[in-house]
Amino acid sequence: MSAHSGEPAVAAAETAGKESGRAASKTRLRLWLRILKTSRLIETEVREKLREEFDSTLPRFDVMAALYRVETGLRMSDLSSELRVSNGNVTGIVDRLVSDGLIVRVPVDNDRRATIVRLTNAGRELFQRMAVKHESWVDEILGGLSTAEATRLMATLDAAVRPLEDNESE
Amino acid sequence: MSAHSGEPAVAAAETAGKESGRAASKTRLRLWLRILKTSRLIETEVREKLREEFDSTLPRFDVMAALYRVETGLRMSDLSSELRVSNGNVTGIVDRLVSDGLIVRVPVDNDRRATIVRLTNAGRELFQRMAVKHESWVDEILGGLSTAEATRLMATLDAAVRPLEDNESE
DNA sequence: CCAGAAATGTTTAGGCTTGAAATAAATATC
DNA sequence: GATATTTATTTCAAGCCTAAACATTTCTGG
Repeated sequence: MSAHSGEPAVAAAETAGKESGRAASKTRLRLWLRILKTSRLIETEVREKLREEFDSTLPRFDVMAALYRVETGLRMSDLSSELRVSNGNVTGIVDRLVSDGLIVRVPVDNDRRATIVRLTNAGRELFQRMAVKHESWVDEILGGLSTAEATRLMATLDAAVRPLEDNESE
Repeated sequence: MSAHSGEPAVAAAETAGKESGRAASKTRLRLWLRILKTSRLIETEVREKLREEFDSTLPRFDVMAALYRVETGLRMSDLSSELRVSNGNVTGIVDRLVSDGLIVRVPVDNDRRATIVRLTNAGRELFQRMAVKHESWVDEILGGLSTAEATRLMATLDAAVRPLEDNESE
């Protein structure tokens, strides 16, 4: 996605209520495009660094980050719901991390359907190094923002989509 | 990506200058995660609607949006630089849109290497309908924000990554 | 106990995405 | 004019991603 939009949308008149109307709608559309652009910009940067410096990817990093936080490991389903990606997706990423020796699958005692996934020592050690770099990349990219600005931005973003987050855990 | 982070980062002492230091770094990292989360949330929503209501995808929508803005069409390379995706990526998306009759490839007179891609009437008509819906989805998702808030948010996001945007066109 | 429902993971088909290699055409250099 | 470089696009290999279909296993209510 990048910059779409196209035509007016709700041509009909709007009363007033909170804040509807064509102008507001257009502004929100522009905001969304800006959010997306910003996100992609940073994401591309991080992805590239991850590839260059660690020959790794963002999804791999995300899986490792989730596992890093829970030393005892996570079930596949916990992993996919925490990362908010599909089950089958996690299967593939985990397969590759396993074959790289960074994580292991271990069976669950009471439930023969389930599997727990855990970082190996090598995985834990690698992730630590990646996390340090990751933080410094982001710090550099967003370095133009003061802590106050960053905090305010977070709060507003939070408010922007709170209604959508009922189905979330964190 | 979802929620990583991991460890302190720059353990070394920081002087003062503008605003560095561990706390600031952590705050920026959290901001990045928030931006990403917000973006993914909206993106997932839009993607799902696009699929349900038009049996289409975001990349297809993006290509059509870019072409909608330029009636005379765009060359493949313009398209990929405008959307900021790789050349080969555009080739695939365009292939599918062509086989759906929504766009056409036409040769360029002076340059037999190049191709221009243009919306067909069917494509133009479909995109108009999609754009109307798209705007209304976004309006609904971000409806909790006033125009003033949205405008302020845009400005801050803009400032946040301006240093990164030297290599951009728009 | 046992049949149906629910939960856990994997597989599959289709599409998106990238970086790198391959083509082919245009341009610059000698 | 022949060679080398650059430009425009496609192809390829690998990985990411989803929804849907599938196989197992567990749970639930008779």
